[in-house]
Amino acid sequence: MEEARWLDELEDRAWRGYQAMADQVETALHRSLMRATGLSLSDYAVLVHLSEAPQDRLRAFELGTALRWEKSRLSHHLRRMEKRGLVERRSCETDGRGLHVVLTPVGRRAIEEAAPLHVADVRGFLIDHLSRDQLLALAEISEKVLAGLPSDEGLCSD
Amino acid sequence: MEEARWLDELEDRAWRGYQAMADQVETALHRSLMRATGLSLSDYAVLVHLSEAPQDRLRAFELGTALRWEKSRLSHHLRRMEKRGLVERRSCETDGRGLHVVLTPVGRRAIEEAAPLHVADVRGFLIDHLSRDQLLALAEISEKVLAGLPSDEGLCSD
DNA sequence: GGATTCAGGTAGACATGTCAACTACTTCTG
DNA sequence: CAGAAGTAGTTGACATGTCTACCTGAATCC
Repeated sequence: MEEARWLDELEDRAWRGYQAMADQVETALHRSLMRATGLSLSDYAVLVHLSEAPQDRLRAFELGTALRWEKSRLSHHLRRMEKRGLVERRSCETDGRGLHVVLTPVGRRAIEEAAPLHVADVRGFLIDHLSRDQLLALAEISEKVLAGLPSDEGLCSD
Repeated sequence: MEEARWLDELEDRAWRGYQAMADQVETALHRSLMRATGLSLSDYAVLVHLSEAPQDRLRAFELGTALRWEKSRLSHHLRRMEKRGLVERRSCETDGRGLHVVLTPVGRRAIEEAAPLHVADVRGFLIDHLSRDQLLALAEISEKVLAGLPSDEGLCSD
């Protein structure tokens, strides 16, 4: 850790801006969704994946992989969501260890009501402020950064 | 919430990419910093602000405003950091309600050791993957998005 | 065809963050 | 200067997330 290469002016501007944006956009989305629907962003992500899956169900580890969540986080979260009636946990016939996570009618209604609001928020807080060029730049930036990230240890896929 | 305007292909690409990047970059930074130094990103942010302040100290509400944290989050966090010896809480002479938060020598050593590593991580996970054009684009995007965000309720500055 | 190893999930202890209620001090207003 | 309103901060209950240890049921490998 001898000589650190600090950020120059442009790098610093990008980093500070990015940091503030990432933090505040997430906070704004979370609070808005939570107040309007009672769903957290985490709940929302789970419900979206289930609602797009065949027969409204996924194996827990598939869900964990898709969300990039640790398995224990997933387990805790699913237990809490089940208690609220949003999902159901069913044991899996083909694999005795396995678990099917199934969207309930309540869960489906929740996600269908929340989705338009959430998309409007995503537009209002982020997307609609950007030009087509900026959208493209943001997509390319994200893809490049993601490609360079360490391929995670400690997740469901480990 | 009648007819929702969904995201078109480019918007969706930007949004999904952004979301994944924001999530994974933060996670990577947090884990790396935590493992190497025992500091969380929150600890780090507090220490940076204090170390840059005159006389290594700030009024708690100034710190809260700068970090955009709720006052109760700040209060809890400072109590925990004080227990670890990173900061000290001292009552304020000029305002009986007030609190000075002071960086301890231990805290200063912690931030000085952590900073080079953290900057290297910021480079390695984000900045160094981007061209000058992309850095500029990211800065401009952030600034535009931040300008459009609701000016927060519920924070220390309320 | 057991013994070992691995994969899918669960559980508990703990760290962090949010919300609402509360205390104590200041400031404003008449 | 007294009462009202605002500001600074704390506290406790609770939601969420992480880490470690564990259990059970597959796979693998002689």
